[in-house]
This record gives sequence, C-alpha cells and structure tokens, in this order.
Amino acid sequence: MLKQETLSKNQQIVLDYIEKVNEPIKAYSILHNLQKKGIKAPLQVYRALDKLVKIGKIHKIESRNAFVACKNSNCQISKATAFSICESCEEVSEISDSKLSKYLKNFQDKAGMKFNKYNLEFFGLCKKCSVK
Amino acid sequence: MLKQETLSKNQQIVLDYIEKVNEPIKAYSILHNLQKKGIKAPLQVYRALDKLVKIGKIHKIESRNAFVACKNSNCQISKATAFSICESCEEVSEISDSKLSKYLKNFQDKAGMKFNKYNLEFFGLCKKCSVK
DNA sequence: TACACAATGTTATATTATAACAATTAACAC
DNA sequence: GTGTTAATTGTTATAATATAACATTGTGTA
Repeated sequence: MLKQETLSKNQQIVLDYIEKVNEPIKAYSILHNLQKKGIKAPLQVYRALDKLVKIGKIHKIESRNAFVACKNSNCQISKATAFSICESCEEVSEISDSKLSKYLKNFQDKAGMKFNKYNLEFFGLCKKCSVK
Repeated sequence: MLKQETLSKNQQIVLDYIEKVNEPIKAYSILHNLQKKGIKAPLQVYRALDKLVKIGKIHKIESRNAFVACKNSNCQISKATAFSICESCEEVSEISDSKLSKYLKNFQDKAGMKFNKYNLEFFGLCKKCSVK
C-alpha cells in the first residue's frame, strides 16, 4: 500500500481545530470543543493525535501534556523539536534555529548511543511577562 | 526560618528508594513499593517528588512520566537537564556534557526570551539494543 | 510559650490515557 | 468486480497519572 497522503475524517477535524486555536491545547479540551463534529470519546481524539504526531503535523509539549500545530510547512522536523515555554503565561513557541538543530542532530554522547530524535524545552519568561 | 537542609521523613524514604532502584520509576510504582514504610497515599509520594525535584535531588523524565535520581553529587544542574532514552529497552541516562550545557545555557532565541531552565531528551537505541 | 511555616494524613476527585472488541472503510492485487 | 489486508471508526469500560481540600502534627525560632 502507498503511504497515506490524505488525512482521515477525524484526523482532519482534530488537526483543523489545533491549527485554528494556534496555541497548545489539551486532549480533553479538544474533545469538549469538537462534540458537535462527532468527536465524542477520548479515543477518537487520542487516535487522531497519535497519527498527527507521527506524521509531524503536530507536536506534543511533554512538560504540559498539550499539543500544538507544527509551524514548519513541510513538517520534516518532527523528530527534532525545540520549544520555548513561558512559565508565567504558558505561551509556547516552536524554535526553528538551524544552528541549534544542527548542533543537536550531531551531538554524540559518551556512551556512543545513536540518536534519531530529540525534544528540547526551554523555560523562562517571555518578553511581555518579564516586563511585568 | 533557615533554608531546609535535611529532608523530611517521607522525602527521605522516597529518595532512598529512587536512588536504590537506579532507573526511572513511576510515582505509583514508588507508592506500591513503599507501603511498608508508611507511604499509603498518592499525595505522600507526589509531595515528596515535588520537593525532591525542586531541590534537584531527582529529575522528572517528562516523556515517560518517570523520576530518576540525579547523578551529579552537587545537584546544581537541576535547571539544565539532558537525558538519553533508549526507545527499545527504555534505559535512561543523564547526560553531563559541559559543552552541551554551556551551549544550551547561552542559547538565545529570536524572540529574545530569557531562559532560566531547559530539559532535553534524546531518543534512540542504546548500544546493546542497536546490536540486536 | 507562642508564632509561622513545613510537612503529614486522609478522603475524594480531577486529569490524562489506554484496553478490548466489533464494525466499517479504503487501497490494492488479481 | 472480488478478495485481501490494513487503517479507521465507534463504543464501553477502565487504567494510570496527578491534584483539591481540609484537618492535624511537627519543627525552628523569637
């Protein structure tokens, strides 16, 4: 079978919503907001999320148990993610810095482990919140 | 009051256990294994974990919802953590690489956000598992 | 002693995520 | 089209992770 190129119904519904809200959102919040569209059970959400994460359309912010749309149109970097998280307002931005990603992709640990993926989360205060 | 230097009873019990098992362990696994020592409720575990994370004695592996003892005797780096995680056997190692930590501490994102903390998780296959 | 605060104990509940199984749909080989 | 396979869906139930709320006890120090 060919690799799937189109999303299924539920996958598309969930992706549309995540892209619309444009900020990290939690699975049960997605569930509550998509009842009208036929998303009635947690599994419908989690299955769609799993798939969308797998194909790089969205990312999971691990420290927040939240999901956010990928900002890189081609979505080639789903295995190398970096985010900045404001600890005050919880704003999250995806970092795309070619030097950083190059550095991390090439990082070699002392045990000689071969990495195929990483996730980096920076925490601090965003500009707005650091003024307050 | 002076800054606390000694751990409380429950904090010490939980820390001793985490240090003993020497691998990432989940909160409810801690709970089940410490019934004899008087740890009977989730909150007793989570409160101790919160404190131990805060003072840098342990770290949370966010992608696994698990906790592991800090390997750095002085525990000064609790705000700058990096781990390697084997996706096959789930072995987790704390990475202490001064070049990496220096690079990340000094990283400046485009939005000019000031970071005071980061967590990095690398995924791949450990040496043992990549041979198989 | 009296005060302030950290830590504890306890019950209940919230939040996040998966198991199991049946039914349906989509893609492909022939 | 038919048969085959895999992906997706629907549904109910439950597992796993984490916190709220409140009363009580311990500990350091003025």
